[in-house]
Amino acid sequence: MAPRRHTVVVLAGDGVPEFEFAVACEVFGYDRSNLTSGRPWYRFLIAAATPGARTRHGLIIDTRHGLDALSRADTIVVPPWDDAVTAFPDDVLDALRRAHRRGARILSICTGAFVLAAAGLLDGRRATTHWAHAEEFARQFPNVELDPTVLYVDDGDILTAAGTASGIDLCLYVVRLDYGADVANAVARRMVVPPHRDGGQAQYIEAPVPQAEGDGLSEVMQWALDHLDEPLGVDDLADRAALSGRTFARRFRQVTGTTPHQWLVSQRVLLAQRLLETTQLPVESIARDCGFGTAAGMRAHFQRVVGTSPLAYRRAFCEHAG
DNA sequence: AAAGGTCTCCGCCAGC
DNA sequence: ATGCTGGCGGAGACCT
Repeated sequence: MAPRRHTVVVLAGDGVPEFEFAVACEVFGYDRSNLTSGRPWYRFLIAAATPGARTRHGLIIDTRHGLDALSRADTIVVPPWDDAVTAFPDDVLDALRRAHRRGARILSICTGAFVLAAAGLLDGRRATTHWAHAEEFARQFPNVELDPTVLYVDDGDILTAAGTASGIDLCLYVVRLDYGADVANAVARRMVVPPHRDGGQAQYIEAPVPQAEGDGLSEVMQWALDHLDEPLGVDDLADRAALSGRTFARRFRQVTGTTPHQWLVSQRVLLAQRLLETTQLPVESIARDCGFGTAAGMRAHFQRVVGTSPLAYRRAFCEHAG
């Protein structure tokens, strides 16, 4: 008998914003079993909190699942509710509480955290929400340890994402937990998510509040991506950014959540993955092209990040990509 | 494959 | 005081 599939339910309230809703559909609902070496992908359901619910801009949510679907969910995704709603229906809050008590994992995106908090699920826990609503959230739910500065918070069975797009980071992070880093990286690449947010570290990236950008970091990062085959030291990058090594490293961590060297290594591994997928070059020359000193060095990093050896990765990829 | 040499990272602190 | 900067040193990661 095949193992029971992990069921993800996204809960759509009346007036749910399309984007956050779509993020869950794209990451969990799009069958990626071609990337998982035979493991089945999630079973994905859309549950309407009320019959005849519509999205914020009027799309009709045509689903046969209602709140009862939450009782069969392994993971529940809660996108924002209608902006105008301040009190959420009791049956919704009850269903969430029951599901959580039963052991379901619960995710919220953006102001979906308000629904979880209203259900009491976040009391005494760490959580985040959209920065623009952080003050209001803290006022309404003083018992929640709110951290509006990160992209998302993993508090075990409850995970909360900050603004709109950080829902992508959170959902990919969950895929990484469930299927491993190689699958999550592959999904991210399929979704053409920019490489600057280094998967496993995104939780520690400080969320971009208004006008936080502007230093030359992204230029230096792009330059580094274009010169990965050269031996790059952290000082080289700092010089290029016209910053001291210390300040460069500090800014780098604020923006990317990792250190310059770790980021370089993970970008080199990503490039190696692409070259393994799209060329027949031997591992030795891929190692050179990616800026690893030796093939042995590349194998070590590759193994650590992806979980398999370069050749095994190429073999698995070719099998599943046909 | 191991060990020594080098690089990286981060807390600390003083300076602006 | 407050907040950012950048030099230093030790611990440890990394490379050869």
